[in-house]
Amino acid sequence: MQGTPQPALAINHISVDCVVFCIENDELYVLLVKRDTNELHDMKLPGGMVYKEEILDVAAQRILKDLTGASVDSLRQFRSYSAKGRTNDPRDTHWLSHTLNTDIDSILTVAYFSVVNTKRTINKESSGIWVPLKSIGELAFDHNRILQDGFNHLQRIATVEPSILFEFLPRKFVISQLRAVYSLIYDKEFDVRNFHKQVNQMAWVKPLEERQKNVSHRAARYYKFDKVAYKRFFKFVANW
Amino acid sequence: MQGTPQPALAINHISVDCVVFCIENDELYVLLVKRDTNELHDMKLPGGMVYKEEILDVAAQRILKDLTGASVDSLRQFRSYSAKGRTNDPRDTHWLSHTLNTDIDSILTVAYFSVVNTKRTINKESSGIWVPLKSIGELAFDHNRILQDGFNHLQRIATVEPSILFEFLPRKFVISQLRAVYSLIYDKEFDVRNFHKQVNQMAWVKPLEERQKNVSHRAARYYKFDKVAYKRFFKFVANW
DNA sequence: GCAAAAGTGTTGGGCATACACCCATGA
DNA sequence: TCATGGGTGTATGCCCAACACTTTTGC
Repeated sequence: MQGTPQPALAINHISVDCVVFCIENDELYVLLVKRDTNELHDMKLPGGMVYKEEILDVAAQRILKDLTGASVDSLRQFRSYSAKGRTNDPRDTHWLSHTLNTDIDSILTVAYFSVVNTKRTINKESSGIWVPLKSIGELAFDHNRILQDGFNHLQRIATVEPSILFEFLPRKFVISQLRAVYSLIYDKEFDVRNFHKQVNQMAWVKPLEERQKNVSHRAARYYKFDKVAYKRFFKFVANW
Repeated sequence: MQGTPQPALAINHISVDCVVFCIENDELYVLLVKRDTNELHDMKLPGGMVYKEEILDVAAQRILKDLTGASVDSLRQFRSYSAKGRTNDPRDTHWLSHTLNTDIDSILTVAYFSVVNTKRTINKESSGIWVPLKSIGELAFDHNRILQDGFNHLQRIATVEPSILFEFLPRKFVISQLRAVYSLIYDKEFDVRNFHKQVNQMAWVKPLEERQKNVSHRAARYYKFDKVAYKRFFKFVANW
């Protein structure tokens, strides 16, 4: 900038990787895709290259849709990873150049995360597959690290903006479902009676008249999340 | 990927912008730089282009150092911004192409934030200038937005990892300084007596024997932040 | 002695925790 | 009638909030 000779500027391809969570049957799942080779680690986060002139958020939507069939609103980026040291594994580089038909010099990856309320958001014919977080093994590239960062991010967001927890649930849900979400994200058990009291005090969780049908036990009441009330009433207060 | 003709991939220059905070005399400051033209808005966040092969974190350090003289460890990225719609202002584009001597097609910006404990970290001869957050006007590009995001991020991080609040303070500090930090970041007043009690219960804030000297009032005791104790004792517990 | 900031204790109310039994339903 | 999960109340203790005066020091 002072007229002195400048080093060359970085010129990068941009990619996005998506960490998508879902809870079903008391289990926290992450959306992965199978890679189309048969080598050692064959799972990765859904992700791909951003096109020229493409908005990042749009690219994330498109890539997720293409790979898994999932249409997800509320994809939020949580951090970026520069390429250095990310693609040392020769299998990865081979796969990349094969897939992209071009020599990669460097890639900057922006990681997104999202929460969906049913595993059925994905297309069964796609390469997308839901894997329980607990049983995820070694992933391609640095995707284990990205996944870990994404989960930490989810936990932090949940503490400051608990509305995100309701994205795991359908519009109508019962309290035991909500309790399961809390248990999995905060990794702790909640007392049933106290949890009911808590929920009653959340002005943004509104009881419906409707109840479960055809269940072989007392039918539970449905509740819904009230976004307007949430915005009006929720104030995060940490006690220090 | 299926052999169908692909759209061109994004090829971007990468830039970083830094949001650096400092507290002095009960005032929260942000580090800005003056732009070297005399047009309407002449302040921006310190930032610049990343060089080829350069690690992002290193680039952020370098750029901050070059522009303001500040050597800051613990620069953390908090989100990225894709270029679309960021440089519509003709004065900005003119300035960019003038400064870079190249045609810009698009830039992806990664934003970093940091906290320093004294305004003296910057070089007075540099273009860096500390401006009270409250009195910051219109900035170049989308820097007002980035700044806002950065401050929100700081607040969120502070609630889940309060250790960051101690980065505003020198190694030895008195409780009224700590209280000022809490007040500014949480934007609320803390009762003096209750605050003392709180601090006494933080195992990671250790009293020293040393006291203030040459103050025209009762000399306050110095305290220090104990990182090891913090890691051992601090557990974030939200109450829901 | 006065101005300026440091430091200190108690009380009341509210909120989190712990805990066990009856209810409704389908099979 | 049994198995399954839904739903409810109370008592205790802890923590948070509110509140005012004395101490130390420099000038």
